Amino acid sequence: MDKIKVIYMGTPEFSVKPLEEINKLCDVLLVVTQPDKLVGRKQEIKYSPVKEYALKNNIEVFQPAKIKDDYQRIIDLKPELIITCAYGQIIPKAILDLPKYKCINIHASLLPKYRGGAPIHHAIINGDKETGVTIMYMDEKMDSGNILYQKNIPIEEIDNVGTMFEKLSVLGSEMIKEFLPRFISGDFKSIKQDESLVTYAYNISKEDELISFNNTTINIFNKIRGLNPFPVGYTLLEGKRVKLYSSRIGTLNKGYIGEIINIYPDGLGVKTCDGEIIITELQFEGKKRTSVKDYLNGIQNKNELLGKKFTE
RNA sequence: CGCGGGAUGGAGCAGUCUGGUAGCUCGUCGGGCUCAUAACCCGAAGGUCGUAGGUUCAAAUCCUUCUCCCGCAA
Repeated sequence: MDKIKVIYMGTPEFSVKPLEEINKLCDVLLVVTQPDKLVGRKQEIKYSPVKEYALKNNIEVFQPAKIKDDYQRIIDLKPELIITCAYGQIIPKAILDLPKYKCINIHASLLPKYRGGAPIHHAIINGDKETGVTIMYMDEKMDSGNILYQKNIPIEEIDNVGTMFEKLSVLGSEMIKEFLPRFISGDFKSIKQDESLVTYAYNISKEDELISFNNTTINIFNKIRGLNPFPVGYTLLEGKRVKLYSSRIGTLNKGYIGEIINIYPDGLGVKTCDGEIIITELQFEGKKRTSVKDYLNGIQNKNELLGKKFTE
């Protein structure tokens, strides 16, 4: 039996593993990904991870600035199925019904929860105990199509966005492997999403990255790991910007909110509105990311840190 | 030329302004103490001070070049 003709649309690292599986099972005619971006201080051209994979595997790449207006190439290739996964643009209605097997999407949440661009971040920031991957049909709206297949996975306390990205990416590729052959043979029924349970996970904004200590310890703990390793939350210590990478929950309860109330061998205890959060990994302006243990090694008089305050 | 910070033993830093035998905390290795230890005590190894050049009797330190790293902004 001939492999079916697929067009894959995706952009970040997360989308690469599912593409690997699809590339084994299907004939990938084309990979659609976001345009190359100039990145960093030197404004170097950076290819998306999906583009890197496509180039290595001799798959054609298409990078429309606005797929809304520029999709004739997709129509011309006559795909039998279009699969998207964190592509980053809304797919125009005109191609949704084009392929024989329609358009399906791989989304990193348990839909209808967390429709939108940052489902993994929001699941962790909200302190959820589990999340998952959903494969569903696409329709005109964002992540609102009927659900075909869904699997969940626990979020452990030690997890952050990085570890969950990895786990969910693996889960997504495993699901695709199981799903596609049966889907093509017509073995899957779709279920409508329950609109009353819909929540949204919008992309993280600059304001979201600011971590305030005027919050509960558990919320701060979840926010720090929910922004690590990207985009990383920050706060200010005496006017200097400090990125916070990881923390653990403390037990002290004294001092003013945002004040450094204790110094541990591996962390800085900071007063929150209901207790203490212990910062264990951070990064100052112009410095590299370091553990607080290393940071403290470079400080002659550690006690001078006590009483300093993190501000917003 | 978008703005700014930085490069010193394996890690994090001080020393640079006011040139003159390279230092601190930690780690590593060896020894000791201890029922025991991530704790404590003693000792050791480990650095062409990012690169290239200049000034000087003498440069981590002053001048110039280049490279790399990082924060912001895009």
